[in-house]
Amino acid sequence: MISYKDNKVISIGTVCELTGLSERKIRYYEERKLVYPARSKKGTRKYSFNDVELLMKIANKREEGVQTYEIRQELKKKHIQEKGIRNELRKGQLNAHFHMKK
Amino acid sequence: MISYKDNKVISIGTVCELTGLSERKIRYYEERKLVYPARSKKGTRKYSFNDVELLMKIANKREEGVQTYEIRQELKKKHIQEKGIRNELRKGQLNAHFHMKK
DNA sequence: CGTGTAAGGAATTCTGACACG
DNA sequence: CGTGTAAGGAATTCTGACACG
Repeated sequence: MISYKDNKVISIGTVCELTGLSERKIRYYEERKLVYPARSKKGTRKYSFNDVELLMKIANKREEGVQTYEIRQELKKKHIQEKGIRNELRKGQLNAHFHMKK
Repeated sequence: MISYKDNKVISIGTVCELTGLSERKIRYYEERKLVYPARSKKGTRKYSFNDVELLMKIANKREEGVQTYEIRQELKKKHIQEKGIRNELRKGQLNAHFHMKK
């Protein structure tokens, strides 16, 4: 169920190259609870491809002048929405939907 | 066309954790031309998830007592086979096959 | 608020080599 | 042949802080 996209194996230096962000920014966005890297045994941060994509989205928002607090709120909404979808799936409601459409 | 699996972003320490192999072994398999990590600007090795999977297969072969030279020969064969498949696809022969089966 | 930077330490990675077998 | 290890250096990453605004 967990794919490569969710596997936290990329160190911060590589994330910098991939996203164009500085280490400072990436750590700051963690401080502001926008990303949640894993930690290796020795304490170094490890990111997934999903994290990298999220950071690129955050970078775009920041360029538009959106503050980290607002970005966080948007992310929360998405989180809730996803939970909702998962609950519906669990209840079989979406499946029912699909059947009705057929 | 290139997916996350082919993206070389994992440093050797993480590959060790993922595969259970020592750095020495991983570097040696490179010396024997079994794996081809990329290099970061500063010269550190970077592996893809595909590389990690390949290394796990190599580890199994080695446990069976297969020598690196033989493993290399097997990998070469696979390489050639894949090239063959790609050529067939290019020529549309496989598509023809599929149509015939229908 | 968001980001840069210098600071000092700890951990990572690299290469070439010696060792054993 | 395949792998461990000690060696020395270079690059990475971490945290807490000061700075500017």
